[in-house]
Amino acid sequence: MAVTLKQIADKVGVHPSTVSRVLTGRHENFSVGEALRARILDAAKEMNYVPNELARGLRLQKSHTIGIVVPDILNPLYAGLVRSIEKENINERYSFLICNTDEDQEKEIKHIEMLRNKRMDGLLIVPVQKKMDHIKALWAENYPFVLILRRFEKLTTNAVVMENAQDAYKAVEHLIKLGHRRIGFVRGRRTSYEIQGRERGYRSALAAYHIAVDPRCIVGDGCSADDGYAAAKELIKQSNMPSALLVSENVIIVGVLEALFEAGLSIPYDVSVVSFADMTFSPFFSTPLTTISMPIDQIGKESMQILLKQMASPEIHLGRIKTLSGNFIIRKSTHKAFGS
Amino acid sequence: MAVTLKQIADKVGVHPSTVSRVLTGRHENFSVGEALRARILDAAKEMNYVPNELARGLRLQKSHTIGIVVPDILNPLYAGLVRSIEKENINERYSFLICNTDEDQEKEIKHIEMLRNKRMDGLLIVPVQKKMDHIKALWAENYPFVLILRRFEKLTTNAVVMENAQDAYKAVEHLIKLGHRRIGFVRGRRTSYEIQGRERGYRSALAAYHIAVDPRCIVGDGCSADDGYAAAKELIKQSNMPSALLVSENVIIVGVLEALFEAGLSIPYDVSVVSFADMTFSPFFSTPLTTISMPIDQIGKESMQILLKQMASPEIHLGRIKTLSGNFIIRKSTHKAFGS
DNA sequence: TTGAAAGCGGTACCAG
DNA sequence: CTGGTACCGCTTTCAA
Repeated sequence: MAVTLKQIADKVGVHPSTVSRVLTGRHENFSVGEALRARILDAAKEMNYVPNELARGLRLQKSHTIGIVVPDILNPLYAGLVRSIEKENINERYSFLICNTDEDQEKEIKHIEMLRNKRMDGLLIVPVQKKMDHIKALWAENYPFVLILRRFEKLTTNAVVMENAQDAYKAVEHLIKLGHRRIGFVRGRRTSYEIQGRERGYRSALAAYHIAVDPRCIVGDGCSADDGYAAAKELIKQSNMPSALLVSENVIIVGVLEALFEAGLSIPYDVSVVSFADMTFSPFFSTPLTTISMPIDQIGKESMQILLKQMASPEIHLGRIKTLSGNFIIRKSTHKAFGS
Repeated sequence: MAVTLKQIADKVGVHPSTVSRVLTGRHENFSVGEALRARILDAAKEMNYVPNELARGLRLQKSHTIGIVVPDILNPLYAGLVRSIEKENINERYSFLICNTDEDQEKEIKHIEMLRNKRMDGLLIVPVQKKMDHIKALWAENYPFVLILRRFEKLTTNAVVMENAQDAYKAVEHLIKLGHRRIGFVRGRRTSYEIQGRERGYRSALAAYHIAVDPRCIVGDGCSADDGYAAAKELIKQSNMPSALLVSENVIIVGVLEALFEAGLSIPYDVSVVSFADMTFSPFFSTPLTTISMPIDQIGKESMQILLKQMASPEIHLGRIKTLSGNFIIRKSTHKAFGS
């Protein structure tokens, strides 16, 4: 169906290799005579030539495509990440094949397998982090990749992550300084790197201010709005419900707000709320949310830069780990505790 | 670097074609002896064979990849669309290469060119709609594609679109029945299909109730939050500002709300607002928004189904145009007009 | 400056 | 049931 080099060659009356030389333009105007060059260019345009990247890729051993594996592109955090990665794609040399895992380990494994089959030149992965063999395999085979937001402690792969413990510490400290003593932690998926860091920060802030950790204050294990809803419900029904909440992830905040609203609790007067959240709309909520916001653009930029460097020399493990800090933004959802 | 069929063949001591037969598993257990079959499978696993889809693709003339072109994956409307498309990808036969146009016609043209170079098996496109030659070209060459949300009146390509005029009509009628007479229309990009339809609906609803259209009530031409902000500002500074607003697109509503908020106008008491919007968070806004919501899942599903059908027989133009209706959801941002 | 030929990694058809 | 071969479309090295 599609026009090939050979067809152009036949039409112009030259050998396919000559056409190739002209069309790839690698050797500029040197290797092929000017007149012939023009004739070939004309013929290609006239015949609507569409170069076959599959064939080029096979020959050159590169697909000019980068695979991106994220939990869910519907989450603005990951959508933003993808866009910022794209911005670092100088000269539009690469395109991006995007996969969603929904935090399902088996999906991730399948997707990465597929991305390898399709010979992605590099991989950008927010890993599910339940298994790591498939990541280790990439590592062992010098397959260029960068982990984003989550990394494996035991593996010095390229990674761009957040100062999760520190970020959470700051948020909890803010609440403590407002006089809160009983502070709830609405946890996301326990197995994931960010959440573990944030829980550490939560605990160490309490410890620093000599507040005992009540295990009943730590609820939840999931990253959907529904999980947040259920977790908040659990806190609400407790006899001495926390006067302040740290919500550990983006999307679950929606469920938390819903539960609080349903229970007739007002923010911040009945309960103060701080959330790890990155939503354009945070300022428009009935109570604008105090949040720890992530430098998404920078995360994407760093990840892509490291990946490009790694792809340039796959045999040398960069082992580059970049750690970034969140930005604590005080809005209206936190308030002094009563009686303090 | 990577293991090839031939290497497996050498190791097992058979011909590559035999290995191919086993590994593709197309002919099931027939064509190759059970013992040999097992030995090949073992060897492949042991050697960590990763089939080369570039080579397969070249040979089979298909990439097993579908190109998706959307304005902006950060817009939850398009992110949702992508996820719903994915859901229709039965057996995970395809992966998706996603491109953002930012409503830039040249970017779209470049992206589609690249998608053709990479030999996408099919294309799903939300077109920018300033030029159509490149779309016509796809059409002329029987390249399978489906347009989503926007179509060209003059081209009977496959498309899944909304009943924009009718949807807008309903919204405006709702406002009129609440007693509003001066109703503003915050328009998105004038050139795009949805917006044109929605403007038609706006105008015909006013006409049906014998209300003259004041051109000063129609503002804006762009799809960003900033555009919405500017457009709303323009309305606000008018001497007799509309008592109700129809906002024609998803993201601009954010700017509109900001402008109203800044001007100290309360919704719905100072001004009623209806928006075309699809955001998980609409219910959480300080005033939950009355919206026309789109059946995103169905749009994605239909688009993908039509595309799959079209890919099955590229030479026959399906010319299938599916039109869906929005869902009018009354929340709290609309109120009776004063003095009515 | 241009042509010829080999090969990237697979698949499929035709023999045997 | 297995082997041999040609070819998918393009790039590149070597000759001429």
